[in-house]
Amino acid sequence: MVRTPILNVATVRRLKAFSWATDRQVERLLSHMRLQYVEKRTVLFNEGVPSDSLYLLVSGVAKLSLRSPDDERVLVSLVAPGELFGITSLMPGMHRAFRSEAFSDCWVGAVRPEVFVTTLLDCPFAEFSAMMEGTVGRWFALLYRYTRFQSSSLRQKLALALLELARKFGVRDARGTLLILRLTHEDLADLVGASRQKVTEHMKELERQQVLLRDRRKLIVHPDRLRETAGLPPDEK
Amino acid sequence: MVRTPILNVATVRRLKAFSWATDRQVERLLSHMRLQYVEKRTVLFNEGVPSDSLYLLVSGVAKLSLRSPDDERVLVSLVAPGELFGITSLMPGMHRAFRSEAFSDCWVGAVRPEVFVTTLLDCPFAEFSAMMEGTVGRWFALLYRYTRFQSSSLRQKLALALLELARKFGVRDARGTLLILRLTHEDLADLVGASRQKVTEHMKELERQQVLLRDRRKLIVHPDRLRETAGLPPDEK
DNA sequence: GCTTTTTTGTCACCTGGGTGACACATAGGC
DNA sequence: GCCTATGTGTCACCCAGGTGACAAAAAAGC
Repeated sequence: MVRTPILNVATVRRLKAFSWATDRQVERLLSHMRLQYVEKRTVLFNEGVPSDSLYLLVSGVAKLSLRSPDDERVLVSLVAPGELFGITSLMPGMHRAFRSEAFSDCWVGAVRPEVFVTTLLDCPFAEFSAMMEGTVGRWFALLYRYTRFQSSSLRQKLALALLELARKFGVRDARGTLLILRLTHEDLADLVGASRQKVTEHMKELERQQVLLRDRRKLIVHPDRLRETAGLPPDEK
Repeated sequence: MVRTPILNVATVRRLKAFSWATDRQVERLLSHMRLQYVEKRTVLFNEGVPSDSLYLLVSGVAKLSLRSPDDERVLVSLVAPGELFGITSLMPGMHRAFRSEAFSDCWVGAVRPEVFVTTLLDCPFAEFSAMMEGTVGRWFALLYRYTRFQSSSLRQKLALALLELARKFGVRDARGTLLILRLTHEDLADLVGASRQKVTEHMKELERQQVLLRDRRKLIVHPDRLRETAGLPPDEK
């Protein structure tokens, strides 16, 4: 049997968590936190599920990962004691971006994000949450793309980059989604970290496969087919 | 000469910026925003400089980029009208992570982050800022690592990953920084998106170059030398 | 201690994507 | 419209890193 750790203000301070909060705030927060033991290799949450808890790693090591198109696991990050994780729960209606599992036996504390925010910040959760989405939400999308890049071929990276551009700069059009930007192959190459020549080759190929087409220097893309070539599930959002 | 755009509540709504804020909040915010014209290719801010402004892209396209070890530019993202950027300014004492420049001629609005937060959220900036750092700060470090990965060799990626691990799991030791974790080469391979075999080869090589050493299954790393092999400037922080 | 499993080290071989070079197409500038 | 600069398309060649295979070494069971 495993000894349950004591989670009090002193412990939290030693973990260097919530260093900006006052003792009284930390105490209030702790009173709402449920401590749980997670055995090595156990999954705490999976990517894609609704995120309704925020976690503090008390001891052990946790792991964030992602399933790649070819069904391998990309290890995104290892979480150290004292770190908060599962912060998609701070943004409204957001689903988990990564899977979290115990890398070693862990003790984790879970709180509801509303409690976390209102206790430590004294401001309505809905407002804070909207603010987070409006500011760091974009950053998150970037992180998502970059972690996907990790295990992708150039073709898949291009598709991912074009999807992001379509979301930001796309307008509906009879033939698909028109990107209101004039992009050179060199720009795309810089965006996916590849050479201009190979981008040209793949873009030609994507045109041939009718994933996209060009009208003068504007691109018209077909998001569904892009998702497919990127190895993403058909339209998650 | 270029026609100055009108920046009022209606414009902001059309841009879909600050959709969570009330008209009166948006008005207050706008009264503190200075609008500026940025000509194509002009640098708005450079990576590494202190970040004291938050920007709203009103029209045009902006670009975020990064200089890689071998002195090339990695295009991190293109910013669309209506997006906020330069959000490192929301975290205390943080420096710019990316360079921002105009991809096409742009109009941008700049506000001080304190004004932004206090106007839209009605909570002290220092508290909000500390909260951001404690929650999304880690995410940011991840994004930083992944964008660096883009143009790095496997050796450099390993060095970057080990630096992150050293920051999280390292304790000082006579011989360097001891990572209190037992990591297999396979774990490292998953972390940098490489094959186990190549990781073994590079780890051997790093040991030979005295960048790190192994004591049983624990790693002892030398952060300065890791920074060097990663192609980072000597100790930024 | 001995056995089984996991990890490390090192091959030989293959391939996706980088590089340089150059012809052709397009788009601004005026 | 012509000229120049900037993009695009397509080579041939090279290399970092992936793959599979297998032996040696460490750890973990028991």
